[in-house]
Amino acid sequence: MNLTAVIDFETTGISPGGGDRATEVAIVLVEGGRVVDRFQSLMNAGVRIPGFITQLTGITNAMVAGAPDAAQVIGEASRFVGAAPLVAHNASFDRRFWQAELSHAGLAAPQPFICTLLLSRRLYPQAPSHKLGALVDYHGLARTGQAHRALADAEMAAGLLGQIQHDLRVRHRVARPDHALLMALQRCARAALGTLMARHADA
DNA sequence: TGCCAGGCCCTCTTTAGGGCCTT
Repeated sequence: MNLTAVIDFETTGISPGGGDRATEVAIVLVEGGRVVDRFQSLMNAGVRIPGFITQLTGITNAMVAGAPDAAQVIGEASRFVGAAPLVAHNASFDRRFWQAELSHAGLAAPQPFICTLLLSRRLYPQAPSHKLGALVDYHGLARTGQAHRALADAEMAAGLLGQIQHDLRVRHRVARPDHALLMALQRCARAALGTLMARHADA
């Protein structure tokens, strides 16, 4: 399997269209089920962090004030990712901030996104919750670092991605769960899931 | 002044509504 970049943002809120900005980004590069490199940085977008966000993430205004400029950080992050497909938990959220921060920096965002939340809903409908931490516990995966910090969440999402690929290989006999299959799975209605995986298992 | 996301999924549905998930 080729290089995959698992990404997580910490932000000032949930809506880049409403003025929210990223405060931290982390990217974990995965190849062949193994973490081969990491990128993490706080980023200063010049906006205040609401108190409840600081309570959630531990990221303070003082921490961000001393961080590099957001445009500089997102440019470095983009170069780090290159052409690798991006993976995130609830990717619609991280994709919006990825596109918004790159747009602020005058850069393009051509990478496709794969969503571990959508994949988990397809593959593990019996899981009690599909929050990232709950899925990590459900699969008995390692919790790395402080939850709601970008690198820790990116590492946990990378672990979840590895579990998904393992289950596709072992349970569904998909020899090579590549990006194209993952993209197809996350778009796939649950009723058609078995047919799709059987087709790839036979291939 | 009041409001403030967006994509996906499920159900009491499909010309809709509400919950989940991300910060």
